Amino acid sequence: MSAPLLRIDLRPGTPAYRQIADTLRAVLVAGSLRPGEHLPPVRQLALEVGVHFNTVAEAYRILAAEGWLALRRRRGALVLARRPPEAAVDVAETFPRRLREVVAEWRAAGMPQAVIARELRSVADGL
Amino acid sequence: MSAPLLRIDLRPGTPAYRQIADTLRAVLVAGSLRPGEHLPPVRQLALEVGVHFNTVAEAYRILAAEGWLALRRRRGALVLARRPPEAAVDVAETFPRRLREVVAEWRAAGMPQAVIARELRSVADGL
DNA sequence: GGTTTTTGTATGATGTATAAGTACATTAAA
DNA sequence: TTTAATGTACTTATACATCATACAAAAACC
Repeated sequence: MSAPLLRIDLRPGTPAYRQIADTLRAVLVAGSLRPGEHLPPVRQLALEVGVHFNTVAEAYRILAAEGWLALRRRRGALVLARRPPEAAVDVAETFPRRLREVVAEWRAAGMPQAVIARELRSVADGL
Repeated sequence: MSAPLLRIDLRPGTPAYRQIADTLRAVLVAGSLRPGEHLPPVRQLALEVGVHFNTVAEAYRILAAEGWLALRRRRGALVLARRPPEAAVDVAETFPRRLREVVAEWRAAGMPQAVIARELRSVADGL
């Protein structure tokens, strides 16, 4: 039993397959999984997360479509060396607004501003 | 025709009612809409956004449930003075991870790290 | 005071998305 | 050559999102 490099706990309100993809993408962006490594088989990860393996497969397909993974039968999900695409214009446009929406959600939920600010700066410094 | 204080443009992949609620919440958190003011009637905003008015009504109900709005027939959506709740534990727990997921999404989409970092600090400073 | 109009609400229909069940295809390993 | 491990394809059940329509309340108007 490997350490849970992939800790994925589902919250309600967002489709499981997307939450799984989001979590894995964060791991890939962080570089914790390097090109040449493999993700666990869909059935294994599905068991850990507690969903049907098709749900994990859907998440894998999202990441494969983004260029993170190569999926091949019997060989599993291979992490690729991915070159980030040119930023699409619409992404760049909506990015500030979306960030503010996310932060607003946390403020509305009662997260102290100081905590939010600290976390934002922490992530910024990590870049 | 008032200036579009409420610019809401929908992107695919997230339910419209939630996007509308998210956008409005950000406006409310920012304080651009003060207690005592009114949101536009559901039918009017629905026309601007391009959805059915029930979809807007659903967004209003979300915000009303969070304590932002008082909805009363014929009187529209009144903005309330809202005291933020105590931060729920689970929110505080998942917040850092979710922030990183969101940032990872933007990095994966090709947003330059410098741009992301600048925006993060900008929001942090605004708190 | 009665009527009209403007608002939010409730209910039901319909299409889409999500997740699971099951069978299949491929290929590495034995 | 067989077997087992893996992703894929197809189907079905259910939940969700959106809209259409009818309703209810209350303000505005005469």
